[in-house]
Amino acid sequence: MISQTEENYLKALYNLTYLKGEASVNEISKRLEIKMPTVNSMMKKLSEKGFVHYESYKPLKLTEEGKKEAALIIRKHRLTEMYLVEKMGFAWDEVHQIAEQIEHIHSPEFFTKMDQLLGYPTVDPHGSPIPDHNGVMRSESYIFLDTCKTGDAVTLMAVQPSSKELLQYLSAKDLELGTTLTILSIEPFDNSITVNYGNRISEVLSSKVTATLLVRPIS
Amino acid sequence: MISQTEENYLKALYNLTYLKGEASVNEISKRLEIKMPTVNSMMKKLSEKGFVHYESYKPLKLTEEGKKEAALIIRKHRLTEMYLVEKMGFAWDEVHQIAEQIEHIHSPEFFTKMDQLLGYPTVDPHGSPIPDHNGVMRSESYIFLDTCKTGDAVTLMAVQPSSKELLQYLSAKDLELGTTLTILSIEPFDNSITVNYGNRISEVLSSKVTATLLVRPIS
DNA sequence: CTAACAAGTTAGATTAAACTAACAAAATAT
DNA sequence: ATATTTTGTTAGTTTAATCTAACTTGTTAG
Ligand SMILES: [Mn+2]
Ligand SMILES: [Mn+2]
Ligand SMILES: [Mn+2]
Ligand SMILES: [Mn+2]
Repeated sequence: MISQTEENYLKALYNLTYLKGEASVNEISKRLEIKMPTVNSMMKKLSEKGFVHYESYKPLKLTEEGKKEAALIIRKHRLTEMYLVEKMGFAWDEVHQIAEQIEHIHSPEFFTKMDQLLGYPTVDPHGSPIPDHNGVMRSESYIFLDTCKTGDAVTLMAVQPSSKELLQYLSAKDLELGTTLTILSIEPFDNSITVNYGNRISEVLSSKVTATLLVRPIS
Repeated sequence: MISQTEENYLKALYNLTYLKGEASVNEISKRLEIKMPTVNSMMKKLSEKGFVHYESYKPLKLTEEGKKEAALIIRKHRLTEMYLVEKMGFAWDEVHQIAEQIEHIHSPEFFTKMDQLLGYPTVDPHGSPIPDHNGVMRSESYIFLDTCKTGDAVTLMAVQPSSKELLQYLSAKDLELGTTLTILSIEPFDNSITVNYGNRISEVLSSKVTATLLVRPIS
């Protein structure tokens, strides 16, 4: 049996290792706001259980089993977020904290039902992919808006990372997933960009914002 | 802050004291399948926190605050069961275990939303009343089917206690809440009764079953 | 290259929630 | 009225999950 606490560590490690393939005790400690010695012992425990490759002073990695476990928890998290938005009418900035709790519910039937009712969605309300029931996550090929050039036309596909404040900011600006933006200019001094979308003729987005927006160029 | 574990003790105590007003360490121990010394220390802790009146060797009672806390957890449990049946399509015998977990979610918005979407229901799928948001539970005036006489016509209002097996048995016999039954005869030997309802001309219900069915006589 | 700093580890303490063993009180049966 | 059984309590142990303090290893800046 795997505890709620252990699940949160696995998920943190999965998310931290998603890009580089490895993470440090220190990073998990900061992410979960738990002191390093506690993280250290938990990593040893998860290593005993076969979920983590642990060696003193070496970076941490998930085992294949650990990756699958973590992905299945993330699946429950993202299905829940989607359900809360699509079926219960919550806004995209209200669902993360609730999903953080519901992801730990033990009931395959409950999540299977959600999946069905939603029509087997592949992304959550923030555009992040939902792993399948085997824990396999489709990899995205989107690019960050701050890597685009003047004149590019792109579609907003995902927001990452998606803090509550950022999501509220985007809503206030009528920026939602699927919105098509055209880059009118890029300010070299601070890398802020001016864009055009919907009936917004000229909106300025700071680099702090554009660094979180994943887009697909219009082919 | 009140832990998930403490919530389960409060709920058990609430349900056990619902009729008599008091309960014993032994009863909670059996109900939760937790040994008596553990229950004993927990009762002292809950007494420290102001939820339980504890005195050595005396029966246990909830304080007013304890009653309210417990009723609010039961509210979350029953709202959840109703939501699972009405909005997600679960059967009435599939929802208790899921609700047993979801009742511990901390999110007023989540349960308020459920309540709204359900149209402010007053009973759960098994006919038990849902406490209001102040923890006040409407008291029922139903009677058990095994107290009725030959010739009585009654409407099935609730099933209590509602084990999974009993609920499945009732479904198989097409007995659901709202069904109107007429008592054709009562067998004095074992108190089984023969009833008529819907297009079932003559069904026999054992006293084990009739002792769980709460009904309202047709006026 | 070494001194200083950052990151990782070990050791030991704390709290919550469970247990068993042993004893005490209350209830029940003879 | 006493003996037996059931119920309740106390004491002490265990495991999970956290912490702080102190020490070790690794990294980085002069
Ligand atoms: Mn989320
Ligand atoms: Mn979580
Ligand atoms: Mn229930
Ligand atoms: Mn519960």
